[in-house]
Amino acid sequence: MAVELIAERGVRDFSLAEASRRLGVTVAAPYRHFADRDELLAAVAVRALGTLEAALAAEVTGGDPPERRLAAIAGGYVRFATAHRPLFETLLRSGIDKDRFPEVRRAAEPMESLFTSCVLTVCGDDPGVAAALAGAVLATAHGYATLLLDGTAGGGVEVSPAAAEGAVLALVKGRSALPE
Amino acid sequence: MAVELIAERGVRDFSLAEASRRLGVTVAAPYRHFADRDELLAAVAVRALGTLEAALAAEVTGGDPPERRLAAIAGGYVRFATAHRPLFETLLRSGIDKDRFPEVRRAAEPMESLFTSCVLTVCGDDPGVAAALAGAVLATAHGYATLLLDGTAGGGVEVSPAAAEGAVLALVKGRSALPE
DNA sequence: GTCTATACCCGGATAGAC
DNA sequence: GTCTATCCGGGTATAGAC
Repeated sequence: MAVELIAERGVRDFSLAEASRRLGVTVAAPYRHFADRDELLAAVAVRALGTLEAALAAEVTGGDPPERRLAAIAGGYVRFATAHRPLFETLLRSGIDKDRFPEVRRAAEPMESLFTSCVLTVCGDDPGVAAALAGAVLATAHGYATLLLDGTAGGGVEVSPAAAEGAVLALVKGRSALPE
Repeated sequence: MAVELIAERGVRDFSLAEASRRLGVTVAAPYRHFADRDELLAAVAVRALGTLEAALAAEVTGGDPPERRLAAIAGGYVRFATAHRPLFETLLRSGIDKDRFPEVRRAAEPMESLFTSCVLTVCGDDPGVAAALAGAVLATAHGYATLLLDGTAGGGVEVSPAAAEGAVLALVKGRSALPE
């Protein structure tokens, strides 16, 4: 399928034309499978979300304490960004219209509920803290992942799944400082 | 100058042609001022870094305690991303070759030293913790900023400068959990 | 410094044959 | 399902006149 081949290239300047060339077919061929470029990209995004959710779910199977599981999710998020960079890029930068392709939004739901349930397990007693912590963890994991992707990080900074996990543990530990 | 006009549009699909049109000149005009498209983008990036550095420096003028100043930097970073979205986008997504335009790298240095000195003030006693904290704060601020930019954040999550500041305070407070 | 004109390249998309 | 052929639009960049 054409879908896999996109992974060879980033989405930044992904084009059906180039993908077709790499596949050894002409530019007209993809239109037998997808209405247009965006529809193909949406299909890739759905696949990416499935893979990501599976990866995150696999991270939390152990009998670890709640904060470790939350950290594992963040680590898994960053790990996914490096291991499946093109898929992750598709999720972030494809510019898919989620109103036109609601299946993309739907594909993200299992992952989101996994995440929020994990946050609630850490601090289910206080919904206010839970919301703030959820945002902080999301931002941190997302931040590490994008730093990895863009290579934006300056010299001495370590950017890795392990670093993301540590940061989440620190957030949990110091969560009383979060605003509500 | 043409430089300002880029701010009207994102960098995602920024083109000299469209910018020229908006300026009311022809597409040939910019080439009197810049060798090519990338050179213009690099000039914008340098300007953006200057503005960002000034904004962050203004955040830390007060006599606040160290961790508050670090939080203020993160908050300022996110604030900048919203207030000067096109400039921030240029920094992240212009795809500038920093080897070709070393002035871009140089323009980032003042900001970086401001940041690292601020981190060291918070925990100068331990270089290992300082490095880990620097990474975590950077990732968190960057994460909030990019979440804002992309609108990636799901429904209930609050993404704001204040949230970023709170997260940094939490990181500082729980920094003993960071890996070294 | 800006214009006109032009050349070139590339991507998206469709029609119709096989 | 894929091909050939084709159209359209848009962007980059240059040459030469004003």
